[in-house]
Amino acid sequence: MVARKSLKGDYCPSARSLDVIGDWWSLLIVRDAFDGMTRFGEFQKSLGIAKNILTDRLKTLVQSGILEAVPIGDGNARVEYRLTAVGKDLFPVMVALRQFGERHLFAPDEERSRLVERETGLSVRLDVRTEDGRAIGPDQAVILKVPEPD
Amino acid sequence: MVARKSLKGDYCPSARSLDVIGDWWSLLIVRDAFDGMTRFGEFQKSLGIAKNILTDRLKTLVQSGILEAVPIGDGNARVEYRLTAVGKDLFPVMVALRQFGERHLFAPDEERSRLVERETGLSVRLDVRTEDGRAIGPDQAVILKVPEPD
DNA sequence: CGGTTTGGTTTTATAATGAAACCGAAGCGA
DNA sequence: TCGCTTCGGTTTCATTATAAAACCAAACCG
Repeated sequence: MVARKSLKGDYCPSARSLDVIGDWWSLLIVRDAFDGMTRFGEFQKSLGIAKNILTDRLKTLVQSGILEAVPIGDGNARVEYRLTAVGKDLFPVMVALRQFGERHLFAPDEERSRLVERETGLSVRLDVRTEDGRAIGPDQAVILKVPEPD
Repeated sequence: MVARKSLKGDYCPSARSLDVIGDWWSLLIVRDAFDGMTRFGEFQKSLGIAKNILTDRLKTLVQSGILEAVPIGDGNARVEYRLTAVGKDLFPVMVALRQFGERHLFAPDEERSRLVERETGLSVRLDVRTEDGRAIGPDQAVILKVPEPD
């Protein structure tokens, strides 16, 4: 693959996010973490991911500050992987992906998991809005670029 | 790599979305498409992606119904790649990624591109809400699973 | 204690990616 | 209209990422 290009220097915040969580497994691990999983074996079983790859991804996610490795029990060796505050800020990303999938990737009558508020059971969703609260679509928005250094 | 696992059958809508746009380049292409790019050469130059890979990704995105290949001019050969209505529904995903990047992947004073409403210049953002409009965080939400067939 | 589970690491095979060369067709200036 | 250039790929080849399986030490469990 010859050194996959890093997007760290990109001025686009989406690109930088993808640099951190844009690979094939990372977001699935994060999804499971949101779902309450913490242990290596849980992720491995849930995802069917090769163990060496899982090791690598967990390491990367910890380095990125999205997960933290918390020592379990009193000993020193075994750890739990928990979402950090930063990791929890990926929640809207997960919900957005879920919403897209629900709309376009399921047959109308097909079974699917649902995301609801714990207390009330109400459905959870999200919309893009202006800072004063009006919902808008892609055509009403523009990206203001940073001037290129040249 | 031995046949990368498909998530098509997964009951989790996020997983299915990732199956479609979860690879390294697809969302970057979509980002550029939201930014107005339509031509092969534009994507290629903007992303620095290898041409064979770009060919493949565009093909996949067209097959998934996210982009459509519109013949250019009157001739038959050359095409423009445009977001379909389905593709435009990825807008919240892009905004969510952008918002995460803005919060955590830039130094406080660092330059970044911004997403604003075209008419007013107001910032664009998004929050997760219940269907009755209350903003909630990850801890207030639960995933209701589909019962496993076993 | 002794066996089993957990959480990895190592090894090896193969698929995905990237870079570069190549190529036909469309555009374009003279 | 001729010839040159750009565009939009395809092909080939080298390299990397991923997967599967074997292996292993430490923790846990009776």
